[in-house]
Amino acid sequence: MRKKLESLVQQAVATLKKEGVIADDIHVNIALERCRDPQFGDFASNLAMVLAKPAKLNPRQLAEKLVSALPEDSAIVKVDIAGPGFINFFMDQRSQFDIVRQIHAQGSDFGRSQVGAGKKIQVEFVSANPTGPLHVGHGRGAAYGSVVADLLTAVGFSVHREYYVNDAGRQMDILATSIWLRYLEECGEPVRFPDNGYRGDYVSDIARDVYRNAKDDYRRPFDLVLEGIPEDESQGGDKEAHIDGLINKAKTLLGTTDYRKVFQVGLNNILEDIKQDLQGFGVDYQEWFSEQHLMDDGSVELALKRLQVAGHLYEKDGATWFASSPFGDEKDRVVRRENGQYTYFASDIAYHMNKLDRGFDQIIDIWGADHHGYIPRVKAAIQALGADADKLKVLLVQFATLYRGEEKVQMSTRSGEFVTLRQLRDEVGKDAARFFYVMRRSEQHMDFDLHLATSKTNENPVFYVQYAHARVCSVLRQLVEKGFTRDLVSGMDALDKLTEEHELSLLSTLERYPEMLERAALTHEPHQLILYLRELANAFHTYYNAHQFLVEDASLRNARINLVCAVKQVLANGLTLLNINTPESM
RNA sequence: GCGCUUGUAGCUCAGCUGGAUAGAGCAUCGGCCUUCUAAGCCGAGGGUCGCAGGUUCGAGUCCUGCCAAGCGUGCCA
Repeated sequence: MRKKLESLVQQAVATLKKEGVIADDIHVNIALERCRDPQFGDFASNLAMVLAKPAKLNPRQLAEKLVSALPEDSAIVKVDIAGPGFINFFMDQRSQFDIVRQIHAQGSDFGRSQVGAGKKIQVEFVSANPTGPLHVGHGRGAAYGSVVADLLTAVGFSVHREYYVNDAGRQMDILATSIWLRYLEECGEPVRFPDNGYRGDYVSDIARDVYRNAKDDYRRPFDLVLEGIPEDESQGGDKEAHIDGLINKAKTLLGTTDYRKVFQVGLNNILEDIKQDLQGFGVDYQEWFSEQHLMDDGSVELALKRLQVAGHLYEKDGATWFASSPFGDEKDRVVRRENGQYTYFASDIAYHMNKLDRGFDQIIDIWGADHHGYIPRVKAAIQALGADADKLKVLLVQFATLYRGEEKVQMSTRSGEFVTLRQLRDEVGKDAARFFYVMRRSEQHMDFDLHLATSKTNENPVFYVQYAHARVCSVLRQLVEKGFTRDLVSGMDALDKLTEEHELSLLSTLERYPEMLERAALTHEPHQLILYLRELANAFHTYYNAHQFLVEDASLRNARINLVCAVKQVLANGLTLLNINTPESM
């Protein structure tokens, strides 16, 4: 409906251009919006006001010319010029009923489109370090990222979901060392656990696993471990120097092979846990991309080589720097440290080079908002590699602050004090958790009250939408119980009996679904979908309370059943996109 | 200090490329169940859109300054 009207208006503009009223070279952006107030019709355009100045006409005069240039169409009943120059369109109400037929015909495909035209988009999200279980902070990125990916798929993009596994950094060494120390405890060594080690119970669990399999094979006297290690922070020293000393000691005392074994057990264990966790949360990936792999196959070296050849690298203070500031970064960045090790940024350059080489039309990275300062340097790298910085779109997800009622929950991965995503799922359920996370704009800081989310009795908006779906199902059950039979065809023939205000409002809400979906996808704003579903549910609940569907008049009854079935279909389509269940009863 | 983000009802948030009277949920108050599920519906109150300028037919939306909050500003990841 909207598209059709847009093309009619476009034709009117073309006519005026031909007549010389509007200059040919003016770019015309057809702006049609749905009217909030029905007195202004169904759609309104501000076109005349926008074009008034370049056309050197006053808006109302121009509006009149536009209206008279508008091709005849049976769908348009009336066109008004109002206020300072709005053009208001009143559509034929009979055409509104088509939406019910359309929804019935397209079923679960209703709302999907091909605006993406099969373009390849990569969406990388979560990518949490595999140093511990996912916590509720990651949950938001997981929910948001997966819905963004699914929305893009729904409007015709070819989407590749990817998790970047940071399995090569210092944090992983800290994890491996933490596991080894817990293992030594298990062996009976008098271990003093470092301030900076990973303290979560899962570390001890993994250590016990290691002990079960290896017995005393990796046991070394703790005195020997501590030998020559600088003091820890709580002993008046430096915690970083202390943990680095322990890592080096673990490597030398265990030897490369055994150290690697402990390391690998930790990585495999945690990564497997993360995979299962995400799967249970309704988040699936096409690819788990290993940072270590980039190191091993020489991609990091290759990436730096490419930068070097292009003249973007230089040596200073014993380190290798990438000249990112000419590309708009605040300062240049180190890619290889004085000690010869690559920085995290170096492998990230390699990773993005790899993404570019894979030929995606667009690359979307979803990061925690605390990494926003990182964007300019990655974009700089992309440009330095000879690509367009706009290929990369970084979407930021603000962390959720967790509350238990009034009390703020403090979290730190290292200290082991955090609420895991799994705990949240157990308490709230997948549906409510996903709905909550995606309900707000991603870059908006959000308060996540566990008490509120766990309360199943009220306030939880997900139930409101699911309830609408369940209610339609209930109506269909009642239909049978009352001895009626649904007659689809006669219902479709009788759609023009749907003249109640609530019915018309429901029809226009249904009609908005495809354009809403397209916008939500292209702007990467899943909350638009949530908002829409709440509106649709509200329109339905209101209708339900105002009118009986299972009336004696068979044709009216069938028409109403067809309408509420269309509502059920659209609710199901939206909820399914969000990976939220559509209960038949509640 | 500099950079990014945010500031809308008591609370949590929407507000589409600038459009007509700024919306919703929760909370508060008042109504609606012998009827297809009351996890619902209807109504009421509640606003200096952080502050001050500017741009224009028109600004919550764009620009500038200021105020406040968060984050960033490593040879950490």
